[in-house]
Amino acid sequence: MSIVLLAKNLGLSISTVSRALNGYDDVSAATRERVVLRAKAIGYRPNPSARRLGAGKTSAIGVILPAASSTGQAVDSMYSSLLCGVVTEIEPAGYHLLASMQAKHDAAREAALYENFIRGGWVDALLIVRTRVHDARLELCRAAKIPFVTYGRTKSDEPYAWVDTDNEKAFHLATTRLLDLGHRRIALINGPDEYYFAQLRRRGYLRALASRKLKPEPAWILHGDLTEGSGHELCRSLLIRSPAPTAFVCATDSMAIGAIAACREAGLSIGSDVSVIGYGNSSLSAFCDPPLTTMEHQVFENGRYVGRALLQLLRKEIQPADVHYLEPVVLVPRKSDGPAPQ
Amino acid sequence: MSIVLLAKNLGLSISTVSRALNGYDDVSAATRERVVLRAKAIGYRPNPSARRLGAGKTSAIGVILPAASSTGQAVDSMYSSLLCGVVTEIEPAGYHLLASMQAKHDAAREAALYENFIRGGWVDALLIVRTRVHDARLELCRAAKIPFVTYGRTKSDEPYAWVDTDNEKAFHLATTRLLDLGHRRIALINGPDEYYFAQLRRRGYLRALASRKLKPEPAWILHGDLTEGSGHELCRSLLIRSPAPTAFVCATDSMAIGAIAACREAGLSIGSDVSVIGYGNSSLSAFCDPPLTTMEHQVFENGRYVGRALLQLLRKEIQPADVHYLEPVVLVPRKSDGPAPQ
DNA sequence: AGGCACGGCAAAAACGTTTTGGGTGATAGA
DNA sequence: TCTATCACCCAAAACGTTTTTGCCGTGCCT
Repeated sequence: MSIVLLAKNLGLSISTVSRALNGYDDVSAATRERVVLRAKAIGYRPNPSARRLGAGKTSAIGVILPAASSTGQAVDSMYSSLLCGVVTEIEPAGYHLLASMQAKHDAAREAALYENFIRGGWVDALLIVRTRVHDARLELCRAAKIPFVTYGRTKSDEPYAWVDTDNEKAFHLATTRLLDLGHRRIALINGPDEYYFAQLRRRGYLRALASRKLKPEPAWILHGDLTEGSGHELCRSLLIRSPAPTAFVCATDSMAIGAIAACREAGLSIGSDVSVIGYGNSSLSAFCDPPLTTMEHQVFENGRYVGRALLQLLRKEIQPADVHYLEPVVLVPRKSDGPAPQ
Repeated sequence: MSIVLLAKNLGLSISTVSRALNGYDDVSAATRERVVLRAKAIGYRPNPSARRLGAGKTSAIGVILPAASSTGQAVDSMYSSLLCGVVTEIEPAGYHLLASMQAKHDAAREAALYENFIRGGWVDALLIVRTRVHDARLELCRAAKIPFVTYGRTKSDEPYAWVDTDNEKAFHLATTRLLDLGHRRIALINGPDEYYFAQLRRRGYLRALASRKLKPEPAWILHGDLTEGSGHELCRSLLIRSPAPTAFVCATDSMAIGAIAACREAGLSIGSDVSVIGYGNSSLSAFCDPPLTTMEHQVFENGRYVGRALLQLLRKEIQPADVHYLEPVVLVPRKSDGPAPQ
């Protein structure tokens, strides 16, 4: 009974107090100031549950994070930066982040999770991450008419709001760099093919090869989860064949670390016998041995972009079709790559 | 108007429907079943906002994550595992996780953040992480009479619910291992001293030295943030002095990676000239060069423990004083340590 | 037969907001 | 003077639950 107390205290009606605090213009400036001051003085805080019920909004933005590995015991650390950026933007606007996790990808369970979030009325908007080539989650959101932004693109006929990094360009860049260094046998250690980013990266890789009239070798395009273990295993599987690749472009820095470990085990010298390029410019990449040549993208800044877009969509200041932000990726040269061996 | 529709549809009163669905025992088994079935049939979902208002509970558990570095653009990746564990437990019970972030530690701003979470009625319970030696957040929660569990201990006169890993034992273990390998000049590259875990680790380190009648060298106990960069810088500052330590115990695997980089730059061979031990057994630690000897703790499992404890506290099945779980830490020997050089 | 406990259900209050649809008095225009 | 407009404010409905209170009938005990 808090706003009624405040109203009584001020000798005003509840509705006037409510409208004063919410910035409606049908209350005089003098009254508004009086209300705001008194509210602060007696420490009034609107009850969020009541506010939600009254307004029909939750002031929460939902995100469901995919587990990094099959064990479901962790989340790709990239999302920590992304969410930091999102929170930085939405918190000042009074929004909170409602986070859930998805242990393993299972279409039915995933749909149920999102269904619950949306239909259950838990959130006003959604952030969709780790988009797949064809992603049923978009349809779910559209059907429920709930605003959403995806981090990563997908194949969709209808326009939707997305923020992404230029995966294709990035891997074109990295592959070209290796080609310029004289490499001709370049492997792509990619992420799961169901994710659109993996396809885009492969496209960049293939374009780079094609521009030099090189035929891609299908056996050198591999898919794994994004962990060190996977990078290690895939790289090893390539090294025991002959001829083996002389260069590896990896989907994450973690995979690159795994690949480097495999190369070292094979007695190869990284940066001379063999070249490895990672992706993400993780804090570790500058300190491993050798320092990792990698691709940098500004995840935190992307998160802020996502946050701003969500707010604008919620306020209907913008249409989903207007949210298309493709971040360029820059290559950070270090020591894990070098001229192709003779 | 959903429950009224369901009630009308069933020819029952709203209250009976509500009580049937919520498992009260003053409704007959037959009626309950009828209600539950019909609810599922017409796809009824209680509106969480209304439920919150009615019941005065939010069914949300709050957590405020501290930024990993001073830039505030990321969160210690350990928390990803911890929260995975928490969510695994609380989600089936109908609770959600409300996550916020704290860019930089600033007592006033932190208090305001927690104050808002609690007083604002956003959450039913709180998870407090990265505990300091004296932690004002406990008082805040106690004053507000809101249940909470800390991950990490603190100095407090009153009992409180905590889950922690045995930091003291862990660092006693690591230091003893190095002593057994013949090292006599062992440095501790610790976390910020305001965190209780850092003090406990130092205590373990000191106890190990004392048990061999060794005097600690204050200059060899350093504090930094938990990043590679910090580990690198601190280690380097020790290596340029004479005599330099022959072994380093680090507060995180990341710091250990940084320290290893510094040793390599100094021309030292890791595992023979110098030994480095990390903490956390991150996925990377098995793949770096050399593979990192480190200490393992089960963050995900701890998160599950935390989640269960929170649920029990909320249901008043247990008292805060009963939640005291100290997880043992095991050492994972790899190749980054070895016998002390002559 | 009367009293009592109790199982099963319903009516209504409570939760604390937001939003809707006026209403009042002052000012301006005819 | 009368009417229209406007700035400002209010009463009441709405939001969809949970919880409290009480009622009614049934069966048991005395």
